[in-house]
Amino acid sequence: MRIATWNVNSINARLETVRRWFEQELPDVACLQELKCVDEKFPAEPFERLGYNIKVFGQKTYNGVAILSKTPLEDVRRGLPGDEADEQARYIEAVVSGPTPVRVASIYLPNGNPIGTEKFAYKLAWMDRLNAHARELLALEEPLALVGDYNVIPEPRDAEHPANWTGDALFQPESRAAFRALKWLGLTDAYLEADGAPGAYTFWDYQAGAWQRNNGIRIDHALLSPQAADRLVGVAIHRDVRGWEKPSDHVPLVVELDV
DNA sequence: ATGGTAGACCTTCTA
Repeated sequence: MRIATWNVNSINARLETVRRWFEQELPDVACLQELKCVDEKFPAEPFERLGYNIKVFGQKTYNGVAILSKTPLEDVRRGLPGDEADEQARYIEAVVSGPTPVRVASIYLPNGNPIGTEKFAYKLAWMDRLNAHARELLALEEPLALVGDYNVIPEPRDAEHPANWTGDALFQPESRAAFRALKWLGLTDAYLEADGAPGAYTFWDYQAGAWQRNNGIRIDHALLSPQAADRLVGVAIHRDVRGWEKPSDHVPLVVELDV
């Protein structure tokens, strides 16, 4: 089973790019982030024609996440538990049916910039909530993949120019510590486990020729429960997609599990 | 030190 995660930066602005990638790769499961549209505006038809079942948790203008799967999706949860007042659509979870069911979450973790504001506090609080929820999911002892745009640069090796990010919410000690705390729960970073070569980035800013200069960062991650990590076959970062016509600023990350 | 780009929406916010 190949599970993809991709921050598409508007599914409607990106439709032809995303459709082209789907037709080429046909992943079993795809978790998308930053849809920037409400549920009714998600362009379902092109994906249904390719055989996908779709669950969307959308939002106007900002955020919005989805899970697409070739097999039916069950036990769908929209929104991260722990704050009833949180209106941002950043989390959707479902169980991908099959001989070995796999629970998958599509995560769009808050950016948190600028630091020192309520946005950064929201990021850290959101990470605490994710930690609490991940602890509950791990107690189920199932194959589980928490994938998405984490908006965290875990280590200096995950940035081409780490010094450029010292004042940024993505590279703050608190953000990195919260990401490590997720891993200490018993989650495995699939990329590090399967490959781990430095210089593997998933995001290049649109500005200042970041792509042309390879000024990238690794902020899209796949965290696996032990039952999923046991079945890890490999990980691929589809770097070339950043050079396509009308690209997202993120590229797909694909995890293959032997299920 | 600054501004550089992209998307949604309508003048500014988010990233």
